[in-house]
Amino acid sequence: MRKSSDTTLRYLTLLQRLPVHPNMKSTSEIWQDLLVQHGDFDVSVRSIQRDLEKLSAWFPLSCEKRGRANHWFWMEENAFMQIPAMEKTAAFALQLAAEHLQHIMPPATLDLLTPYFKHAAGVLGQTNLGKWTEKTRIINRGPNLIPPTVPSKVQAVVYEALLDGKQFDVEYRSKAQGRAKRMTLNPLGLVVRGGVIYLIATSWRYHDPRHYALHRMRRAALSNKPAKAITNFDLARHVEREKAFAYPLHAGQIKLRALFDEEAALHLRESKLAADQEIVEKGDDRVLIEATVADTLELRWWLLGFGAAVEVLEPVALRDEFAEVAGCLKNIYG
Amino acid sequence: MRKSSDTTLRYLTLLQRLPVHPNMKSTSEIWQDLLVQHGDFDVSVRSIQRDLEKLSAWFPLSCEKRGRANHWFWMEENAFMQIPAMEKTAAFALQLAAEHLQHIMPPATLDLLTPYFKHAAGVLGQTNLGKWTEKTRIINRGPNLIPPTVPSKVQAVVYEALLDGKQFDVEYRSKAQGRAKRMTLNPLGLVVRGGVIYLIATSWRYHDPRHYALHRMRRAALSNKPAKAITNFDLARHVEREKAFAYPLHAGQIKLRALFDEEAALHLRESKLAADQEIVEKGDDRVLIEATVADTLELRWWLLGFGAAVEVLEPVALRDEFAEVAGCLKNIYG
DNA sequence: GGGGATAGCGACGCAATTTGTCGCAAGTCT
DNA sequence: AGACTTGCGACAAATTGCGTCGCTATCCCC
Repeated sequence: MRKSSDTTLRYLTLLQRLPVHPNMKSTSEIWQDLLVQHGDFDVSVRSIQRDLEKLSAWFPLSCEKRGRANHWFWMEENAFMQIPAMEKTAAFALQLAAEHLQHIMPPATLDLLTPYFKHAAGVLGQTNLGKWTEKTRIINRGPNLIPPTVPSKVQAVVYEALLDGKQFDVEYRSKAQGRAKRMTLNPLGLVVRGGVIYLIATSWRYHDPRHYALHRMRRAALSNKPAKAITNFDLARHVEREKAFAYPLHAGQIKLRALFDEEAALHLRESKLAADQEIVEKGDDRVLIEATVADTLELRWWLLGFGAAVEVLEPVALRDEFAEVAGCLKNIYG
Repeated sequence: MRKSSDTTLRYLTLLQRLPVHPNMKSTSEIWQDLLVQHGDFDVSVRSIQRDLEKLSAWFPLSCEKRGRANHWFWMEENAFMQIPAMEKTAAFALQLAAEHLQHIMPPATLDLLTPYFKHAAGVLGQTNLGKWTEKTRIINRGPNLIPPTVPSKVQAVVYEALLDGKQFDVEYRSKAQGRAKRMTLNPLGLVVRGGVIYLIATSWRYHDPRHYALHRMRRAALSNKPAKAITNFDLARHVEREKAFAYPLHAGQIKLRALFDEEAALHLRESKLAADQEIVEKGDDRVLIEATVADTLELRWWLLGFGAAVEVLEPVALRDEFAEVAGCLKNIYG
């Protein structure tokens, strides 16, 4: 009777395809799933029942009776196992990443990764670095802003709509008008900036893409209708035009020439501004830095952040901008 | 003969504990490993041999003959499998994280995570978002600096030394003196800033912790001696004192009061500067923002980045600093 | 309320797989 | 060269996997 020796393989795929706690699957669903998944798994339902019972002795699986039917699931929310096992170094890298992302990534999105981070913490716990937070430090640019919270339900719906190309309904309270409005959106793309997620979407049957901040959404519900696509929609181009993101100013590159205080230039010696960056000593505690960079608003933020430790020389247009800012600042504080 | 029915469990642990390509394990090593790992796995070596052969038909395992002995390993460098399977949304979050980290995290460290990112890409490939890079965009503050490359061998040694609390030997060429010098280091902690990794360590038998940039290291070799620990070493305190990181200026918190252009303050309405942040409209296109924040250099960078769109009111000391910067800037460009 | 349908589960028995043991061959180390 | 280690084919016994039945519990719809 036994067909071929892929019993073990069946166990594995079964474990993989079993949902995690809030979700569950009935035995027959699992059976059909396995049947479709891999043609050779055509065993009787009885076998699947036996499999589940057996596996639940080894793994944190559990079932719940719904009527007569058994519905199975992974008990622990953060159930996680990896083959081959997670290396210590990879675990460390994951923890570093977690720390880095803490203040850049939207919390709800970060939550999706907790199984990985938890597991990594477990792996690290068996090492000398167990109390690793005392031994590592991440230095970021800028203060740690507190990103707005996005209800995980909303996020789940938006991500799924985007991933599966579906419409969804949502209650959106726009910044301008205080009151919430129910609408149907066709997701086109996503923009993440400093912990805030914006969905680029068209509303209902309109054609112009707008952006919607996820934290202003409530009561999202996935629809089963496919999203209306816009032909030739180009996110990069859209982001450029859309003033609200104030992203690249001009698409082009500029040749930046600027004088940096030796001290300010220190870390540019380590992390280069561009591949073609050149540093010339000027003797007087200043260094000349040349590099070809994107002409963006970020560049201005970054350069301005150095305050008087940087003097922009070229391009002249940029120097003029800085001169104007200097004048305004002088007026403000002077 | 057969003791208990954990054949499948043995397969699983075997797969987990098998090393990835450059590394390998001889059959007898695997056997002993399994024996120690789980008491019930006391099968004959022959069984392990048979297991490996069988599993290699299902998974990308391979063996290499070293003399008579077979040494087994995972063939694909990015071999990765997860139980329960990676959710689509988690895969998406991973890809977002990857994108975010690209310019903040040291490349060699990021490399350790490629199996996860590759797998996530695979999962995403089966969705509507397959070509997801066209549909998402991450906006970071500041230009994308190019972090220095750290040889992965060096990184592996440093991380392992840190994780296992061991000494290691390395050739270090310090910034000051051009030529490389061989030394023995006792790792104490790690600082990551803008893609550059610094190891905090004591050299040989000295007692004062110094920092060493990983990208200035060459030819690292792990020692088997335990690292000399410093009693009462406190990384946080060390980083504060160590001027080179220019981290927090004063440990304390300050009550910041500043006028922001309405436009500049826009995203502060979404990502808060602090939990107690308050925004007061001033009518004249400006808003007053109050928040309790850490008094750090990062704060200054961040505020300066806004240029003339921000006027610091309090604390007065900070306002004075900004006034001075404004004066200097005016001199430079005026 | 009852009959049909669906699902779980214990039992049974056959067949396939697992597994220890042997023995031989092929290298390695001293 | 001889002792030792490791791999591997073969064999037989033990054990397990699996389909099949049959019984029972629950739900749904008429």
